[in-house]
Amino acid sequence: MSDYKPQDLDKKWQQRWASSHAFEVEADPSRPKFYCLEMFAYPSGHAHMGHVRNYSIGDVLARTKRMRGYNVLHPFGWDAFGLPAENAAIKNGVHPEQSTRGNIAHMTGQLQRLGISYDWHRELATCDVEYYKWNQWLFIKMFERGLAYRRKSSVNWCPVDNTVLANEQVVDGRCWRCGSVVETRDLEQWFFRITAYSDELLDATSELKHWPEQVLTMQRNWIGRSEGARVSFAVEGDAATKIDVFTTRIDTIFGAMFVLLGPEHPLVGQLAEKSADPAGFRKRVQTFRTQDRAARISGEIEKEGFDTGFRAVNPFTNESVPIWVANFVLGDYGTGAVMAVPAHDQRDFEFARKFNLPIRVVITPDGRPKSSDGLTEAADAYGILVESGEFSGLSSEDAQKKMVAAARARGIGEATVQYRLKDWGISRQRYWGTPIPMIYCEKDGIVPVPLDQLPVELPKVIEFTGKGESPLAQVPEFVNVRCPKCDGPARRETDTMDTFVDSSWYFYRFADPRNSALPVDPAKVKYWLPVDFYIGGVEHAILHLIYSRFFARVFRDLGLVDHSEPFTQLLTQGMVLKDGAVMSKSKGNVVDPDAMMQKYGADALRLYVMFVAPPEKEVEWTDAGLEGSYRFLARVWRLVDHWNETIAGEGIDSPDGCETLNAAEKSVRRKTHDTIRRVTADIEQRQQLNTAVSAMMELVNALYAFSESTVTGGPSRRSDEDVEHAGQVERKETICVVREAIEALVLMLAPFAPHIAEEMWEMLGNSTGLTHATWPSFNADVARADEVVIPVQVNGKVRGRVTVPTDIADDELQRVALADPGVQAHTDGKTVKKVVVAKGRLVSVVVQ
RNA sequence: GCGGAAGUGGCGGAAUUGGCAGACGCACCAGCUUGAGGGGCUGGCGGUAGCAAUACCGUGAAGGUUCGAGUCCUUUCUUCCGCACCA
Repeated sequence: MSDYKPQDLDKKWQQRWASSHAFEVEADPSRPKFYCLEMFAYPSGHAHMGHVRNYSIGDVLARTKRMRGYNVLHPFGWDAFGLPAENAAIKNGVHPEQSTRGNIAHMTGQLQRLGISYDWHRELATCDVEYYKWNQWLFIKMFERGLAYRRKSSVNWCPVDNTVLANEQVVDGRCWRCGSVVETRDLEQWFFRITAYSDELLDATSELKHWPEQVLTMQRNWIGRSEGARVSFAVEGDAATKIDVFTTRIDTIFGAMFVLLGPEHPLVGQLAEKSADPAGFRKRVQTFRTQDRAARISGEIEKEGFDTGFRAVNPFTNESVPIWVANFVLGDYGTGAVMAVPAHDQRDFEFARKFNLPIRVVITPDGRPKSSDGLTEAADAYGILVESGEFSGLSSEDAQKKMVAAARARGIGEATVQYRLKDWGISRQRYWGTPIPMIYCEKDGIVPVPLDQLPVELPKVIEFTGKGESPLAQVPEFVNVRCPKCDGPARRETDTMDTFVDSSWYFYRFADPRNSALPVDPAKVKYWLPVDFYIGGVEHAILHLIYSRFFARVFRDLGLVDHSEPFTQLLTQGMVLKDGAVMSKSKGNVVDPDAMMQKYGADALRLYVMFVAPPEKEVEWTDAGLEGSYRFLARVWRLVDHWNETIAGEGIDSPDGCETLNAAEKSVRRKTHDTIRRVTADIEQRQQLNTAVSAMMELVNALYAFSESTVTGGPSRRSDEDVEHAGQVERKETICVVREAIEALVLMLAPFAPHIAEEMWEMLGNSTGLTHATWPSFNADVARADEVVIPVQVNGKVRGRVTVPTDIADDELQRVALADPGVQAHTDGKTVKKVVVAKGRLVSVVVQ
């Protein structure tokens, strides 16, 4: 009799796995592969319960697939560049490299203590020069193909610190460090032309059969394809200047009573200069631009605007309409300008009412003109055009076609498709990222660093002030270079790349992490990729995943991979909450995984996070539930320990050979095989890991009941006397059945609670370890019950129950059901109208 | 405002295709074990009535389809999440 000491087992088996390199794999075309990937981690310092959940889910899948005979790639790495390390450096003077490496070391220890089955020899960190060198290589390849380009773009600017701020560093329009009001500033920045793939990224979403539908919806909405028309409004008194607007509702254009410019629109600056009060004009525009972007478009802040004093001409009505600047129009979305149709667009309606602008109804349901007096909201439904000149009387659909054609004929517009998706700005005025490998030469202009001169390494020595221009610009030996073309004096690009670049292709690098000639060897990628199962937080459902899908296409076009979609199946896992809020240091509600593991062991923690809810649901953390999982494991331990001597060793047949099982033994076998069926399907088909665990709990409960009733001194007895007599079994068949059940249980438990499972597996006399042991096989004949109790309904109410053989024929079942006394009592004297048999399981008797 | 998801016991959740609602676990209660405590084992645990067998009610609310609805349809309320008022 030995006690369950999880901490000892954790240590013992983690050491064995490490020393035997149990989870290291190589490509092997003779075996089916399974690439299981959890989103790599940002090394913030400490693993939290969200990590535990994410990696536990992945480990269950990886370990199960391994036992099912797959060659499983299960790697891990670190998304190591980023702002927090740099902020920490500014605050306490520790170099980002040093703090990042320290954090990685600490978190690696935590993950190893969890016993996740990673192939650690493939570990990578994006701050390794061997990794980010390939970011630079890819950047240059993209530059050569016109997929990377430079243009002006605005950033948040702190006028006191003279530095660029991330959105996160702008709080309520102010710098989070010094509190000064944030301005916008235009800088030359690098962009990736993701919009070149807009249609492809959109269309391919329908082929992602194993992605959650809501993620696909979010991706589609993010790409935001909309079909409509571009129409030009000429600025009055300046025929050369046109304001292009995009509209999906050209049928409402006779109701376009004014034009709205976004504060970022290029024309705004020109109008300001020509206006009576340029300074005042600019100031108002600036106010709009510093408003929070999300708030501007989400309606959280008041709609504001002002009349520029200039006017434009509605090209369909030839009316003169005022030009306003409005905060809810985004100058960098679409054409940056909107034709305002207050009668048929709610935002325009509210704006018109607020500023007393005219409203004209041009669409009605019945084609009868209607006054705008007394309107309380915009009517955006399709209908019949009124007061629209020659187009009056047409339906919205017909009018759109005819109006687009008319605009085209007159050269004032055309049908066009617009996307919400914008090119991806990757320049960051930061230190802790991949240097952009570009050189600016006075003579030759923009020159990429020659590929054979990569990597452009981050200089180590640097001072972190959080002020001024890009930190790299302050390192002369980095900045000042010779032009690769003319060898003349030149200047290096001092911005670094967005860290989303790093995370957009790391899953390829895992297939070939030490390649020094290419980002990856196409042959190795061909074997391992695409990722079969990708697991991560739903917060990455848009950006990370769309960037990765973009990079997959770039890799494809570079000939590195032969697929377009990098992730076959996606699971977005829910958050772990505590007291109804996301765990965070500032809220003081962090639950430390290490403390939990110290108390209950890694297995109980893993099992609990799997059991508490389905993976995609968010969960509320409770300590009590964890204790329940620990109790379950201890209960399994006692069960195995109890039976161990009786069932261990050679010479015990499979119960398949036994034809004399009694009812209790049969029932245990049935439960065993039913559990195998449920657990296998729950893991592989549904990823409903919580019900897989509860199925195993049921099996354990059944085995306890069986043990207590058949064996002298069941597993619950702890007295010395009981122990002496423990395990005395009358029947050989009992031993066969129990051995089968316990072996299956231990094998199925292994993905969830690998340490205890390994130990028990060894206790049962297996010397090879269960990492690559074979998953228990399911026997449908055994799982099927001999008899089944069927409820019999009369007019929808259960009026009796009959016990019948499972293989009973439908007509026989009907006969038995009608003969049941309970049913008889209710059908007596009435005519049976209908008897329903469904799925060989259920009968419904319908009486008149 | 738009989009998505979800409402089931005291709690987390289960119910594979429209077929016995509440599996499994937590909490709680009782019994046994123990000097006590802890631990363990067994049993109970949606509501109402009943000693009980059992009956009726019950999946946010109201309708509907069906022999039969947690599940499908319509309307509605609430909560959570995401956002991009997208012209």
